[in-house]
Amino acid sequence: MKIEEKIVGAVEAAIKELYGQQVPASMVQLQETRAEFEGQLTLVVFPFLKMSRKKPEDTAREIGEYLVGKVPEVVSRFNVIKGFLNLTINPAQWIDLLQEIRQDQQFGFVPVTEESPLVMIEYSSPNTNKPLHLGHVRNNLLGWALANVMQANGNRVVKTNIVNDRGIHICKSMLAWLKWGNGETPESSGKKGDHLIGDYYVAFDKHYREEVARLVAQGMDEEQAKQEAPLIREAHEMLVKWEQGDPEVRALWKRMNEWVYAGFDQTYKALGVAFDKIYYESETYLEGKEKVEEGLQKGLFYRREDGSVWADLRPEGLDEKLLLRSDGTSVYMTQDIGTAKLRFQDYPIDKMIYVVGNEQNYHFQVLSILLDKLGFRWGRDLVHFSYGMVELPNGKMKSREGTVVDADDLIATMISDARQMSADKVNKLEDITDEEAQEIARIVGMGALKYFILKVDARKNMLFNPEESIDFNGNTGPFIQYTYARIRSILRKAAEQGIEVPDSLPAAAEISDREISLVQHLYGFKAAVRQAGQDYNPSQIANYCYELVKEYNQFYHDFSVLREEDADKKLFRLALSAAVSQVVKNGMGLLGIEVPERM
RNA sequence: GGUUCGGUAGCUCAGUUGGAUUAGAGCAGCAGCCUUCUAAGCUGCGGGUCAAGGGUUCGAGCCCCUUCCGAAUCACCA
Repeated sequence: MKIEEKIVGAVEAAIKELYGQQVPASMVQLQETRAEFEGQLTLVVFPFLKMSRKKPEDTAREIGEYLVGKVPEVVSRFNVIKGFLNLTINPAQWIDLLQEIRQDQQFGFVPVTEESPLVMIEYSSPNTNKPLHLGHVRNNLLGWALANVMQANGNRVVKTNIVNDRGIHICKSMLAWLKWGNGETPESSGKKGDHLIGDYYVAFDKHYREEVARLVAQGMDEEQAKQEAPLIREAHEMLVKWEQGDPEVRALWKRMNEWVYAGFDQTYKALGVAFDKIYYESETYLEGKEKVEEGLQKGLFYRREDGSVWADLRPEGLDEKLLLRSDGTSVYMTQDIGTAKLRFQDYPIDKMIYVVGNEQNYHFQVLSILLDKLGFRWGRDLVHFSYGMVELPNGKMKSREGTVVDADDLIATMISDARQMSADKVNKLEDITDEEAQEIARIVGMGALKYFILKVDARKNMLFNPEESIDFNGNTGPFIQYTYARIRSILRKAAEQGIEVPDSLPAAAEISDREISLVQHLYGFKAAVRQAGQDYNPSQIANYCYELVKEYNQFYHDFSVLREEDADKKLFRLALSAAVSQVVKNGMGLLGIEVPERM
């Protein structure tokens, strides 16, 4: 049993015996004792004053005496400061706790079984007309991390992606490619497929704007010009042909999408994310129409005179929402309904989480209500994991204005910076091959990028300054990775010296406060994982890892491990170090960040 | 205007169900520490009216109300 649980139980008994009252466990507040006082755990006695009808100090002393009297094997001493009862815990308890953590490779994780709830997480969800940028990177990293966190909390997780592969934006790229592409392919130009398509999307926009400007100069109203520019009309014609299944258009569409997917796969692989099931909007949008028709027949929705279909959400405090256009084509919402239908056919989903930017908060509020009305049992409680935008120093990223941070560029830069960084190091590693150095640079560069994004509270907007780029010092991924590598180095050396840490540690006579504090921190991993799962917030894991490692670093500089004379202490510190590295590895693993054995 | 979300050091961000005279990191600035388990590190200094005001209570950065500032959204776009 954990130390905290033992004490909570004893305190409950104390209150019962001393004051004759039954208190709920939640009233027993235990926290770490502040460094300036003696003790490791502190009980806050204020909540019990109403029962004891005594001063805080007296109440604390009574409870303290009771604990030392009844559970001396746990609480060896106590002191009272104001309403705070500081408890000194028997060292053997801390050793037990460390053992428990060390012997459970999956410490902090709830096992997943066949009966565990099935959670589906949708993330990434790219458009196929342009390459991924920093905003997508945030989405992908958050989605992946959240999936890991949900799984660590005992859920069966299905990671899914809905690819937005149809619509006017694709037609724009296709049209531009037909007009100005001269048959360019990824092979002929050496460009990554998604970038190639993105370039034509930009080209379309450029020519289109020129056309609009020309029409306006000729005296046309701007709104009208935007609708009547020949290019946009052509794109619309192409979209109609696509919907009609025109073989030529479909063939081109298919071919260009393949290029894009090949490009995306490369980026996903570099980011270390993957999916269990991918849906394509071209396959789901018709399902949505069907579902809307069904709702129409059930009287959930209504049709206007022009033929458009609407849902009236005013009773829910929202507005009316369009579900089908007057020409019968579907809108975004329709597609999401269709996708939901297919997903539910494929998996018995208990909970659905959508990782989508906060600009779509309203959309998901509406979607939740609509899915609920349509009878999806997880509709009402669907989670929109809403994250903030990535901002640049001079405002937001706008692909049309070219103020984007391209994902592939960023990844490449991070890795080469990491490579440079290790080359500049004074004590660089000897005897490693070029491949190993490159692999370390990849792990460290990606770790820097991932940690930089994941340490920030997901729902907040975050700022990325490309000029300053991403740091490798301080509160960063590489700092954590570095500490891990150092611990692994110590463990390797210990093994070389033939030192093995036994399953049962000798009871060291004396454990320093810093060591106890580390054990407590390690145990806190469990709470951090649970909290992150409840709040859908991977950033808590990131910050947990940083604080643990920060503390270990201070420990590292004040204490020696291998050079410790006392054999028992040495073993204890080795075990402690090993446990830190294990928890760090697991924590970073949840974030999708690898840790290197050397760096 | 309605709705939702934010506001903590010069900058980027933490702050776990409300807890202890002194609200924490990192970056940037200054000063120290590598014949010692990896210096991508450690130590010290300076830097704050936690947007403002009120309330709840033993106790508020955190909970409630009002105001100010910022963002997103409110399309037959996705």
